[in-house]
Amino acid sequence: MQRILITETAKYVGKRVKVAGWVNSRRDHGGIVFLDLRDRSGLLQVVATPDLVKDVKEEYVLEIEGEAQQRPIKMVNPELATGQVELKADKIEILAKAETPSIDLKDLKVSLPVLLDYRPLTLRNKKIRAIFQIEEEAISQFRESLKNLGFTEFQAPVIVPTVTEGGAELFPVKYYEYDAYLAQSPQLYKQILVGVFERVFTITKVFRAEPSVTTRHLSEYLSLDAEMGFIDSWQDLMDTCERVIKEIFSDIENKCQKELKMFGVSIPKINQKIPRLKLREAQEIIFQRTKRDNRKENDLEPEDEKEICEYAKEKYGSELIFITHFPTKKRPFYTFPDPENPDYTLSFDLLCRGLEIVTGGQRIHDYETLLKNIKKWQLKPADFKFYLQAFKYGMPPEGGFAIGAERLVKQILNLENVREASLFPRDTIRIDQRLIAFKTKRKKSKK
RNA sequence: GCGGGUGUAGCUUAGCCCGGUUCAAAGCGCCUCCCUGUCACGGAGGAGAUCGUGGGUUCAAAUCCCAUCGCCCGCGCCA
Repeated sequence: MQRILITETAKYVGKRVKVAGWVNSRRDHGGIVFLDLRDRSGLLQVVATPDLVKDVKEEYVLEIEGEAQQRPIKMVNPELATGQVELKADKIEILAKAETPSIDLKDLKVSLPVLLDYRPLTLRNKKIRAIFQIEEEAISQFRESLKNLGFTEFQAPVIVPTVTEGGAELFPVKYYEYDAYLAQSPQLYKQILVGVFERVFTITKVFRAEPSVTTRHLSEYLSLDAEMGFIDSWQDLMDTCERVIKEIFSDIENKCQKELKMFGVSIPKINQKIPRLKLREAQEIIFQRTKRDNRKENDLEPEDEKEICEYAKEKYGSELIFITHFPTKKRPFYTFPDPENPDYTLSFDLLCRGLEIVTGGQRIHDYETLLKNIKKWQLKPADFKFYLQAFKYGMPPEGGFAIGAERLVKQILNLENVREASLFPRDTIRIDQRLIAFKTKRKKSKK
């Protein structure tokens, strides 16, 4: 007999079917026992006699045969997608036993460390699963949107040589007899590929060895990167980014109502167009509103990001806002300076509900200028010789952006911590388990 | 790295401020029994905690003090 999915049961009323899955819950009434069986499609109530399910406990994996039945009207459960039907079991095979979970999976109320310590188990919880269904949807729509715009997907290398774009800390890797690093960004490769495919994107893990212990940092995160050539203006980049973000949002809104509802949230609002403000303008507004004077700072503080998002919401009805023209010295060497004032760059961040979720900008495509900048940033041209070939042999005006996937999901679902939006988050103290459990902590080197 | 907070049964927490009838309580989970219509079923009973660790103050410490470790949050750095 062929197994059917739980959600298909309704189509088989009056017929014998076979389903399989995990025991989500057991309600024992003495003479009759109810099991909620869970498979990838949903939950189904199974009715069984006590002898059939004698030893069965939560999370046991079962294969159940029986008759799919219409529930009597009074016993319909409107909360359940399959609430109209139930399965009258007559044969149950235990495919796997399960130990009693140390936490309550049905009503998951645990602290973040416990949630992550038991990740293989807690991921089975309905609400936790919903986070990753949303994430999958976002990734898949990112891909679709860009493909529709003529972008080519590529796979970025993760092991990179000594070259860095500066800024973020790198994880070193022992590479045969040499030192190498885990990529902090596919930046240089996506630019090289603009010289090949004009428009490219990649969905790739990146690694940051920042000692950041915050609710918005991960040591390994998923970067949704896009880069495009032959732009007329850097505004094209924001337009593309805005379009992709809007399509991701509306896709999730269309397909994930159930998941959004579990978190009591709705998709971030955008009123027609995402407002665009220069960093200095944003700082002036923040100063006017709060008397907090960060007008000389090169970036927005977390508190400023929240404040300017408040402003965007009040003034433009938008929960997103582009901040543009970051100071040249704050951005990487390849960032295109504003011809009107080279102290600032044609770069942008996209903030959503108080957090930066995208960063992007136009890049310098002229070989000589790029070379000059590498020296100016006190980097070694020799380290960038490989990358520079792309420009030496002709590169159109270009630029791009990168979305932090976990941050995007965090902001959509109003999660408290970005770690919740990562299946297996890595941070300063955790790779799957708390690192201290391995007792292999390196001694701090004396300086 | 800096600052703040926190650590009590498997999980979530109360008790800590004003030490002593709480040397420990509750909900969930667990075990036993009862229950044929529940859907996070219900009912009765039970097991389970050297109150993170070490030291100190005191007649007396979960409670006060010091140290130490873990964890969380904020900042820094960064995306």
